[in-house]
Order: sequence, then structure tokens, then C-alpha cells
Amino acid sequence: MAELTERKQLILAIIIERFIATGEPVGSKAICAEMGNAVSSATIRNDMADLVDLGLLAQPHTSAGRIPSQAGYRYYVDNLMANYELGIEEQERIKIWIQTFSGEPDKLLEKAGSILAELTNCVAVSSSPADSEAFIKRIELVPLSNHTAMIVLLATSGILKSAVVRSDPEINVDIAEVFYNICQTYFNGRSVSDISVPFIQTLVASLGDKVFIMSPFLCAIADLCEAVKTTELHLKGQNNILNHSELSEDAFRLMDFLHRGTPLENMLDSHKKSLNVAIGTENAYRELKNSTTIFSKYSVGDRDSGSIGIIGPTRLDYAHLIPTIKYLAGVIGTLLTETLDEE
Amino acid sequence: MAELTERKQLILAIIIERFIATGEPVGSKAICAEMGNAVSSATIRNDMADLVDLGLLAQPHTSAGRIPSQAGYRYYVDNLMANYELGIEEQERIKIWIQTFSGEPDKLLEKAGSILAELTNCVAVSSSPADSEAFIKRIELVPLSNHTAMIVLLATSGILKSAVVRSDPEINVDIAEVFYNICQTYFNGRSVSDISVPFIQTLVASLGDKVFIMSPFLCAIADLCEAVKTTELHLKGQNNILNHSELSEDAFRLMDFLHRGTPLENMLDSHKKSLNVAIGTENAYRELKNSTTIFSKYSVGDRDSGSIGIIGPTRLDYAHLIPTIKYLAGVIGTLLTETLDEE
DNA sequence: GTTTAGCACTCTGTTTGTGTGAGTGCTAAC
DNA sequence: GTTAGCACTCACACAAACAGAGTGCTAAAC
Repeated sequence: MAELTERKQLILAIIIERFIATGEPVGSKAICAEMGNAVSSATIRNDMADLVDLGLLAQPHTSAGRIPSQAGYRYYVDNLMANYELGIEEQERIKIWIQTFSGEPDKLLEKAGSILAELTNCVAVSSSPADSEAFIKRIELVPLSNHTAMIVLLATSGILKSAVVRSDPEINVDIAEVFYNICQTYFNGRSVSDISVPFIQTLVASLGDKVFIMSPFLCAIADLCEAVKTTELHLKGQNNILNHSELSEDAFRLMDFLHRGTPLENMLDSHKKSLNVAIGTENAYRELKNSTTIFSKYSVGDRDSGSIGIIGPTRLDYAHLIPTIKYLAGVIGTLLTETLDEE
Repeated sequence: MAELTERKQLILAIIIERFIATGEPVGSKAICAEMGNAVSSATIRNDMADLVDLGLLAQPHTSAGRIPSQAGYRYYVDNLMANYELGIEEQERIKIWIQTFSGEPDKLLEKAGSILAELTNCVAVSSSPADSEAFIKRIELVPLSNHTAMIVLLATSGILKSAVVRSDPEINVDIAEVFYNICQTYFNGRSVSDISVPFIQTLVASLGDKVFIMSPFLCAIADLCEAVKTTELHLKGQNNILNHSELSEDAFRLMDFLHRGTPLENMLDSHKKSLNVAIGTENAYRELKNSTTIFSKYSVGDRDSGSIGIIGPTRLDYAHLIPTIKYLAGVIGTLLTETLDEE
């Protein structure tokens, strides 16, 4: 991208910020006024024409003001945008929320999504910690009734999963003991990526006649390991799609996209950078071609465990939202690292 | 409601069913054809005029066909509607889904909501079992790390809740023993409605210096008891709101209403009948004045524990949806009763 | 009394035409 | 490089004209 003169940068910034604030195309006169009439509107028009040629601005029609193009937003985010601090409201909200953290990672991320949706008026997406190379730290069996029990699996990277199991034979002390022996020998300390079909087969072979009573428990453990590896998404503030008039045309397709789940997971998985801002067609999915996605990863210990971020229109208050999301991801990482990755 | 002649009933049914199928106002000629020209369109027009006078039909404008009024739908649901069996697709889907039931009530209800949303193309709402008069069956403590543990609470009415707790003092065998003693003495077998602030105060007073280490656990138990009493809602298929053009005008307000949560809870709580169909303004909230809600309660043992149902436009395929929802509620009740209310 | 044919009438949705205003692009002068 | 001036373009709002669907009513037939 060729260097822009300082004035052109200023004009671009004014147009983008005004457009973000009002949603209306910005005309040369308005810019002129905002610049204190330092130059005339005709001069600004010349510069604007150049910015259009560079692809940084667009015109809805010949006789309208200018609006930022996707490339314009990109230039703004990369070069022009001021780096704001978090607002007081954001900070307060996040602080209060942190205090309610009990220690359950999935709940934390779900709540974080709610907060973010409220703060941003966008659809917020958060993923619970997942790590395909996590290690099993412990597995517990909690008898609930004669034939049902809960299995709780704690893994590295701040991951905690549980499931209820039904067993035909009555669940008694003997079964519990066999269960704990198996866990001790085969599961504890092992990477969840090891718990494959062949692994379970070898295990089953070595169990002899205990296979029959153990199989629902083994299945449950395998499922939980799968859950440890699998990103689980929380969608919040879907109603906010309707808040943004520029999305109303796509609203249906967008909603549908969000509810399909898998593409969204793929998208989050594909992000390389810790903070990812994708504007319009920079997004991998064409359903998002009029949307911006801002996602940040959070880390538990030294591993990236999940993401949190938003999906909104391209017309977004980038300068405020980006720091908010960054901060939130940092807080999540810190909390999870402190709580569950200790000892 | 005065008795209608058989022909008027037939005309009303034809109009409603055609309108449900097509969404277009139905004219006299179309009805005439559907009746095999047994009578002329003029005759039908006369009858239609009478039905309008009775408030069962409405005209969007003078020169359009007729559409059902809310009273018309009500008459149809109460008197005319055929009682369909479940379709094969519905049955299959529900059967497959049942097989995935692990024993976790909250998950079951969440999944049931998803299924219902898919089957009906409406917003599905399901509430996890809750019962303000449930009894505590057992409480378990599952140590996770040195300073965190999970508490699992099993109650009657098929209710299972869990939470993670952080404790400053290290969680060791001594603490676990104290915990279980307290549970044995004060909580097991007690009704959750007893676990009030004064009750906790008495308990705290009797604990002496153990109060300090026990307090996070006691708080957690109190929270869990609260959760047992509290209806937790699962919303599914919110994107379906946009499927129905007649709701698109209210889409925003409706979405907002759904996300507010509390009014929805109140609505479900206020239902007296086991199956509740509220058409348009029969709904307690004005946000739903153009919507129909169909909800069925499910019972665990002999107590109503929660509800499942849909929110959609008034133009709904009542004849198929009502049996589906009824059936689903029945299945949920049976599953939960068998699994968790045993022994 | 009920049913029917016939016809004028009403209302919606679409198309076409006109005017207005905001904002531009270009040219010539500074 | 900057500015004033002016013709030009386009979206939007409003009005008029038109076609089509379906009704309501009347008078005759059953």
C-alpha cells in the first residue's frame, strides 16, 4: 500500500469514524467542517477521489458521500486507529463478572460470551477450553443411584468434563474399585490423543470378563476424551444481529450459518494469530462477506485453549472493541491458569 | 360460541388449512373448487360473511380472500382439528435421540429442544427439571485439585446439579469428612425449600471454628438448592423466527423477549394445564400477540418438573405440532422417571 | 328460505413519471 | 497545489394510472 499524505490519512480517518458513528455516507462539506475549514471542500473532494481510486473508499452512488470500503477499514485498523483504553463500564462489568467465577471452565466461557455480547451489541462466540494434546489429570466416579453414576474428567489446559453413565449391573464398591484400577493403569497421565479405537480395543482385550460391566464406563471415558479435544461453542446475543440494519439483509443466512456450528468451529481453528480481525471478504466463509469477525485466543499455561470474540457488521467500533476482546481473553486465560492448571 | 352449520364448519376448516399451508388469503372460488363445486362461490361468500361477523375470519382488506382470526384458530383447535398420529420422520428422530440419553437431565432437555426446533421450524423452549419442593437425595464431593472440588447434588424429581468450588485451605480427607458429616446431618433427605437463609445461619452457628473452611462449600450447596428450585431454560432454533415472514416485523422484539428470560419463565410457570395452547393475544405478554405458544409439561414420578414447547407464528400446523409436543413431553417424563427417580 | 348468476365496486401492488436535494466531477482561475 | 463555480447524476419521495383478485349486493331461480 502506497504511503498516503498526512491529509489523506486524516480524511480517511474522519470518514471512517464518522461513518462508524452515524452509518451515513460522509460528504466533503462535513469533513471540511470537521477539519476546521483548513482546506476547502473541493480540495477534500480531490483527495477523496484519490482514496476511491486506491480502493480505500467507496460510493454507494455517484451523488452520495463516501463510505469506507473493506480495504479502508483494513487500513484504518492497521495504521490509523487510536489505541483506546478500556472504558469504565467495561472494566466494572468484567470485574464483577470475574468474582462469580466458581471454577467451572465451560460456565466461565459461556458467561464471558454473555458479557461480551452485552458490551458490544454483537453476536459473541466463545469456545470452552479444548486441547487435542491435553493430558488426563484425574478421573473420578461419583455414584448417584444404584444404576447411574457421574464420571468427572480433569485434564490439563484447564479442561473439565463430566457425564452421567447408566449401568445395568448395580454400581457398588467392587465396580468402583475396578474402575479406579483401570483409570490408574490406563488413563491417568495419558494424553487424550492416545485414547483411540485401537487403544480401547487393547484395553478391552486385557479386561477379560470384566469387559461387560465396564463397557458403559469405558465408552463414557472415551466420549469425555473426545469432548476434551472438541471445541464447544457458546453463542450469545444472537438477537443483536437484528440490531444492525446493514446485516438485516443477510440476517437469515447469517443466523443459519451460526447455528450450523461446524463452519464456525473450523473458522476459529484456522486462526493462526492470537488476535484475528477479519473484515468482510477476508473471512473464509462467504456468509460472512458483509461481516467482521474479531477473535482472540486465550491461553491456559502456555497452550492456546480456546477463543472468544464477536461477529458483527463491518461497520464496527474497532478502536474500542479490539482492546475489550483482547483484555477479556487475557482475563480468561489468567483465571483458568490459576485455578485448574495448578499443582 | 353458537353452533355452526356443518357447511360453515367445513368452510372454516378449509380456509384455515389452506391458509396454514400457503400463507395466502383464501378466496371463495378456491373453496368452491375444493368442495367439488357442491355449492356456488356466491353461497360460500355468504357463509364467509357470516363467519366474519362471528369473528372467526378476518379480511386483510375488502377485496382480498379471508384469513383465520385468532378466534378462528381457537375454534379450529377446539372443535375442527383432526387428531393426527406422529409422522414417521418425527418418530424416527425421537427414537434415535432417546438412545443417546446418558442420564443427565439438563442435557436431555437441551437436546429435546434442538430436536423440537428442527421438527417444527419454530423456536423451541425447554426447561430442565426443577421443583421447589424436591428433596435432597445425596450430595457428593469430588476433589479435583488441591484447592478445587466439584459438588454434585442429586434431588428428587429427576434433578441433578453440580458446581465447582474453590477453597483456600487445601482440600484433604479431613475436610471431606467434615463435609460429609454436615451433609448427613443437615442436608440429606431435607427439602430444598428448607435451605433458607435462617437455616444456613443456624447451621453456621453450630459449626464453631469449622465455619471458615466450610463456608465456600455451604454457599455452593445453597446455590445448588437454589438451582434445584429454579427453572433453567434452553432456547433452540432462534434462527427459525426469521423463517416465518409473518413474524419478521416483530422479529426484533420477539428475539429480545426470548433473551430476557424471566418473562418466559413466568409464562411457563403460570400454565395450569398439562398442555397449553395460547394463540395470539391469549398469551400473557404483548410481545407474543402475533405468536402462538404450545407448551406441554412433563412429569417425573407424579410431579410436574418442567415444560417443553414452541413459540411460532399463529399460522401453525396445529394438527401435527400438538401431538408431537405431547408425545415428546411424555417421552421425557418416562425417561427421567425411570432413570433418576428409582430406588 | 336458500341458492345462484351477474356486475359494479374496492383495494393492493406495480409501473411510470416528476420533482427535489445532496453531493459530486470537472474546468478555469488563483 | 488549491479554490470557486456550475452542470450533472442519482436516490428518494410522491403522485397518477392500471391490472387483477375478490368481494358485496341485487334480483332471479329453485
